[in-house]
Amino acid sequence: MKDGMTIGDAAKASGVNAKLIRYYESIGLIPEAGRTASGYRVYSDRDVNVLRFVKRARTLGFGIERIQKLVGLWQDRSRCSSEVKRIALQHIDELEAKIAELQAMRDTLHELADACHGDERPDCPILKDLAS
Amino acid sequence: MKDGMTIGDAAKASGVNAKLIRYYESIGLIPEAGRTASGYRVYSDRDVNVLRFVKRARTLGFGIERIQKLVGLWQDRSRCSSEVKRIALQHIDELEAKIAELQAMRDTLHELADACHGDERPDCPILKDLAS
DNA sequence: CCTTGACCTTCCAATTGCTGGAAGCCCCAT
DNA sequence: ATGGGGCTTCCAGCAATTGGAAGGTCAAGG
Repeated sequence: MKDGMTIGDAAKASGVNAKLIRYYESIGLIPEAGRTASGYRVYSDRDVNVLRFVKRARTLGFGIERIQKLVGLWQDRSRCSSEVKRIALQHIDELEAKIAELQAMRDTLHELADACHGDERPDCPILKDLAS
Repeated sequence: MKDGMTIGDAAKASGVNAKLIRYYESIGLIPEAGRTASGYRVYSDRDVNVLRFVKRARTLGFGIERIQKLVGLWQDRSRCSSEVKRIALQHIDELEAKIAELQAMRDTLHELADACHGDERPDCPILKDLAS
């Protein structure tokens, strides 16, 4: 089992669902896996490392397209770290924007919920706001 | 034009795209609009108010299903404000969870980016982390 | 040897909330 | 009557999965 796992083994080893591995292949995020004579996909330890990289990047919220670039840079020994950092900073900006958006929602809702009695009476500032 | 706008007018009046109004109708979020003899949808000021309510609720991040409940409660004069508040608090919880998740991503990335020189050299803590 | 069950394969559909396009009808003004 | 808008429907796609169905394969046990 040193080299040449099935997709199930690669899934266990990488933490990426077998179904998801096939999907990543289908969209070109990872290269097409080799096949056995009977058509089973075959994975090496190196492939598993790529899958782990992808999984970690997804955990950090990177989109597929950006992960593709990151994998490319990762495997390019002559890369500039500035290129990687640029992508990371861009992603941070997007995260900040999303966080701010969600916080604004939360803050507004929090105020409305605070003003709402939350009892059996129909009077409700939350609905009043939504209807405004 | 006091009562009986076309979908385009209702879109302008409510701020909800005509396309989106049709979509909302198709998924049952709003009731089916009346029709002219030639098949055009007809909207009243009351319909526009519902659309505005929906739009505001979307702005606060509520999902369609929950908006459906909120619209129902809004139009139910014998509602309990507690019911509305419950939905709002539930949504706040989900927002908090999402915010925390995104903040964790941002914080990790921020640390990594800080540690990254961002120059022409290939050495990169960001990639190192992703590959770990 | 054959069956059983766990794996693998492909393809198709749903999720969430829209957004766009194509084809075709309708309405009003010129 | 002709042009241009706006209206109608349906179909398809976005992101990133997840699920299911139908079928092939492999290893073990009876």
